[in-house]
Amino acid sequence: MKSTNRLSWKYVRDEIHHEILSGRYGPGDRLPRDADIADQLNCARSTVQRAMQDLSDIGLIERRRKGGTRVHPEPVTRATLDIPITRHEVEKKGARYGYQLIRQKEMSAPRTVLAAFELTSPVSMLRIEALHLSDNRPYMLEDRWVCLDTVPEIRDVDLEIHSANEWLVLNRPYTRCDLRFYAISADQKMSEMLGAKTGDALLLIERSTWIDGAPITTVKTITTPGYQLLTSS
Amino acid sequence: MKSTNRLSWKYVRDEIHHEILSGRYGPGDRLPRDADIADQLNCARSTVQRAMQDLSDIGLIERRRKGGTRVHPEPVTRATLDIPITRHEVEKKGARYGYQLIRQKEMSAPRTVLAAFELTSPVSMLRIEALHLSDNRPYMLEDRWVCLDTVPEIRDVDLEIHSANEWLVLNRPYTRCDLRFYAISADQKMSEMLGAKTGDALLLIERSTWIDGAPITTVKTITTPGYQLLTSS
DNA sequence: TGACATTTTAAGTAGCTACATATTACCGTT
DNA sequence: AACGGTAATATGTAGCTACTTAAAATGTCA
Repeated sequence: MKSTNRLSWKYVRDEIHHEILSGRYGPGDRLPRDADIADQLNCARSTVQRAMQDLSDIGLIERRRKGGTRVHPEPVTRATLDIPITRHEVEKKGARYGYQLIRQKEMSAPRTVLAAFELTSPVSMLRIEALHLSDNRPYMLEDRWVCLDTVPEIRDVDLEIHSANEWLVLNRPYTRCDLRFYAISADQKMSEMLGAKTGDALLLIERSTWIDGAPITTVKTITTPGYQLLTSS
Repeated sequence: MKSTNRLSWKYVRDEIHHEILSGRYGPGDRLPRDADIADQLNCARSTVQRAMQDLSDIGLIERRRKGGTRVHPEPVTRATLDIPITRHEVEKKGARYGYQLIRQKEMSAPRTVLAAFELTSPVSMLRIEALHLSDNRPYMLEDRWVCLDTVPEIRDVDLEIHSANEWLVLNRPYTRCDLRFYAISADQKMSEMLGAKTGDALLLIERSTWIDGAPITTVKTITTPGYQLLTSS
């Protein structure tokens, strides 16, 4: 009976979580100091600290030095999304993955691409258009721009064989990643590529990555009709 | 010069991150034991542990007791989304928030709603349809089902005044939340409500919440044309 | 050789201490 | 009352020790 009377930080976390949401503490309210909670629950401050850190991570509370801990005044639903390499996504569904390079061309980045990277001066980039297939049927269309200053090696990659998606994820770690989701209507070109009807509603995922402030790539991933993005846990 | 020669866990994390992605360790490779890394970097194991925990959180590595630490074999892009209460979202943009209840009715949950909750037997629910406004213009349409067994108090809430969205987030904490994003074409009814054109592509956010296994609510949030969802950090 | 029990190992957790750091709170001066 | 410097304080971080636990590795026996 030694282990049972030690409180785990998860227990402490759930205890506090429960107290908060039973109405004992409402949005904006200040919670007792870590040390006091530790006393009260008869555990170490470090245990409370870990519990609080977790609650802070999920957006339930806000912590500030000296300011103390308070319940987040504007509760948010915080969710985590995992976006795998497209090949893995297809294979996990039990389908056969295929890939087609549509076009690649070196050119100066247009205004919209520069904007995605928060840049103003012109940059030389490689534009790559490709189609991902699932059991020989169109699955995703990608329209990608890769910064040649940051990733010159992309020129030596045979993009007929290796998808830029996979090559970049495996070879180019990033320190910042912005994502953006929205819906568009398929235009004629897209619908042909994706085997959809013109006007179909499509989910679009836009992703831009940087390494230490330097732009790596920005990509518009256009999904097929009916595609759904789910949270992981 | 006392503080500078203590390594912070963030430094350790970045060091390992860097090693991994300079190619020193590739996907699936096993990393040294925490204790060895601690020795090598001349810091405490607990510092390495914290660094590793963080890398594990962002999906870069996988850790298993006895199995050790290895680089995630299938790298994923992990992103965090914050979905605020709609009123806060509108007000943060500097617009005036408005809300209209369209309809509410108690009824047995249809098959699709039961499916969202992974239930099979019929359940009595309150269906709520409402419109969120931004500066008097349609902003979001919500189609919600609230489980009356789990949240009987919803009957006493005046939904003409309080949006179910806000009331639930403030009063009904959840232990599980599933999200789903996809695109649909606006049908006649939606386009009328949202002031869009029939056939417009709309982003739809579906959210279901539970408290300790008991269903709370499931809601389809239909956004206006052009709506974009962004990652937080 | 294969199934099962045992040992070993590496991460996970809890507690303690000491110190760092960001703010808030306070107080004195102008 | 406004300003500015100082003290007080709650969280954040690092290090150490000790113990727990999941799971891989090994050994044992049929």
